Amino acid sequence: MGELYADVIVDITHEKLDRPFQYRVPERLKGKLEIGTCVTVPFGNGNKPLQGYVVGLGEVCKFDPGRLKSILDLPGKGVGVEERMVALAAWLRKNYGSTMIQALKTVLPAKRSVRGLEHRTLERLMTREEVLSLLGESQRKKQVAKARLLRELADQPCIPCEWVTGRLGVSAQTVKSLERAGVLRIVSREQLRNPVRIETAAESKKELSPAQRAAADAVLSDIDAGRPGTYLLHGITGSGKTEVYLEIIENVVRRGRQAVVLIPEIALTYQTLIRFYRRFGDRVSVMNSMLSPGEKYDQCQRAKQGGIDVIIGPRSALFTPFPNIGVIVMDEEHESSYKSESAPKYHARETALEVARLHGAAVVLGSATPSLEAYYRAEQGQYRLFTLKERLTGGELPKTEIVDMRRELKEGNRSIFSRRLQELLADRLAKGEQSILFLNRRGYAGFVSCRACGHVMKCPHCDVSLSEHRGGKLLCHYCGYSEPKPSLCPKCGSKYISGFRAGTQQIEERLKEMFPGVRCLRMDGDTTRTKDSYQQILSAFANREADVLIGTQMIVKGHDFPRVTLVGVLAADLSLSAGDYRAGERTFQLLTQAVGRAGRGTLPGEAVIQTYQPEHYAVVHAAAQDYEGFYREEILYREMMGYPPVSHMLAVQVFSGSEEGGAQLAKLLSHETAAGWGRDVCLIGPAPASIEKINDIFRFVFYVKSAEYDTLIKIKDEAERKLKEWQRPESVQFDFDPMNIL
DNA sequence: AGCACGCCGACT
DNA sequence: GTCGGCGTGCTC
Repeated sequence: MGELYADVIVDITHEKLDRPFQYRVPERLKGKLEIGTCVTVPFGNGNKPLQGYVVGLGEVCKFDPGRLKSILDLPGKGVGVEERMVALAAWLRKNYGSTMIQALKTVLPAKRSVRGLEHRTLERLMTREEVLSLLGESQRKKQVAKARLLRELADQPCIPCEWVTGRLGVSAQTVKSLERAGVLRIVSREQLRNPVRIETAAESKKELSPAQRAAADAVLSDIDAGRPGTYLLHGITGSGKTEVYLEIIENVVRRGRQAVVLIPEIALTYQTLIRFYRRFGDRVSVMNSMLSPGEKYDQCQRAKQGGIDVIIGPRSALFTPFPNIGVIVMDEEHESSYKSESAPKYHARETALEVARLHGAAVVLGSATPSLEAYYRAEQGQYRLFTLKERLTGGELPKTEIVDMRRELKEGNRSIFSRRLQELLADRLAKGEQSILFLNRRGYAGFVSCRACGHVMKCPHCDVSLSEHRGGKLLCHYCGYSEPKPSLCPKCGSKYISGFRAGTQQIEERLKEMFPGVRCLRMDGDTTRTKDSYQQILSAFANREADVLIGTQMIVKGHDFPRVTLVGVLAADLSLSAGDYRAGERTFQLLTQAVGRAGRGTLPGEAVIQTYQPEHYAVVHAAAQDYEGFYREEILYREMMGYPPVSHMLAVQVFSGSEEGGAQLAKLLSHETAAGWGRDVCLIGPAPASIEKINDIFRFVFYVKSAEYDTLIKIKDEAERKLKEWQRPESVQFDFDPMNIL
């Protein structure tokens, strides 16, 4: 056997060390190492033993062999928190395809150095006078660095460490020499504060309904029996899923274990959060993107030290270093934000199952419109299904009508509002009740095209259609490129060039024409750049500062508006033709949620769904709020076409600066890896991605379908091996069971 | 981050 | 000359 070399990453907290170092693998450790293994290596001039992780193994030496050192040993194999996190990183790498470094970065908490710099301070141990005399002395000796520090120290008794090394430009050794001299002391304060503090009385526990009780008891007794499983809680909004979560978590915590509560990225529903605080006090903590890295680190420390029992957060909350998780709750399980968009492109549902396996924990999935994946697994008996049918919070489901827009047009109504919707809007305005208009604009931008020759205005860098904005400007939503709207078609010179369908702006304008004086609020990706403005619009609407709220996807999630009695879906089928196998599912979910926004209070609600495809099953079943019916038809389609969850799909994306290079690699890679598997594996493509070019980087994609997930993993492994062998300049990303067609 | 190396002014 | 402070760059 030849020499074996290992790439080891010793520390990801410092940018300069955040890369692999190669070490020789000693004979006695051969066979014991794999990617992800924790090792101790000699590092630096003093050969200081450091802990590191193996991120790659190979037989080629990429470094001066004379200076290569050997791995010392494997540190004591424990079942500590760290080991489990590294095992999880290895699992992510294997199942979703990424480098080990990327996987470690997603799993390991925020940088340690952040804490070191933020929380470490220098404390003066002498009087101001003593320091000043020392300052004079060092100035006399031309010790510039020391003098700078002493002057600062004279002014204030405490200085944060980052100030010293950053702004003051004083190196660590100068600080150390002063520390030795007894001038100052380095204090690292561990103040692990809970970022959220809400003083509220403990919530009185509500009595669970029989259905809720049954679900909670089943989960708890399985946990107690040492055979925790996966559970799908299917219940419409207001059916009390949160109560079930709370009950399970409370019991898990009482048994000395911890709980992770996953919520979709956008909907940090404040009401839900408050209920958790009321129940668990400051033993609960939130993890969200608004937290600074330092605060995130604090959370992790608190979790490790047993300072918190429950964490609530988006998919990354899965990586909270808890010692012994008892249950993982995933609310709104169908949400697409549970899928990571950067490598490793993991799905929180599958990852939650793996985390649960490592801890021996249960997983509770909850949704009003479960993903096809989850419901399919439940049907297969892999998950246990509980259905909550009653709406406990009161309020009837809204009365829903489907309006065929083709007929409207035929009968002479060329407006974007059907006559029925106009009628109901007028009625609500007269009664002083609120309405929501929902534009299902996913995958559609207000593009500009020529009606004479069909030319579409596109971004020269990104190959997406430019969308029209107020003031006659055309804007690229990917790179921000903008140009003035032409009055003549640049291709054929025709003057019939114009924007196509309506965006939220146009809807607002039409609405104001139709109902002069109507107060409306608009919410979409453009008006709500920041989280703050999002909240502002929502609370303005909740305070009845407007009669009508117009918006895209964002408005259908979370948030209760008790005074809304009318929901209008303007074009239900815009998302149906997104050309993506999840279009039906997504449309059904959006429509169901949108319709469910009406009649949440005491007043009964109505909903109008306008569509050009009134017979489409996603539309029909959403109007009837019939999940089962939708599932039956959708799963048939997936089965027929070999799409997930019945089968599995791997998307391989190739990014390249050159069009030929990218195309060539995509072709080569797909043929070398996906061909020759026979009937079990189906290759689609390669082809330019639906967005061919972003920021002058060409994108190609091919899809591989197989009933066996493991087969796709093998194909990915093979692709990774080939890529390593070929040493190509292009970069490649893998996406398993993609949420969007790329 | 820690450590060595090399430069530069001060002092016996 | 040597000593000690201080910035710079490297760590397989």
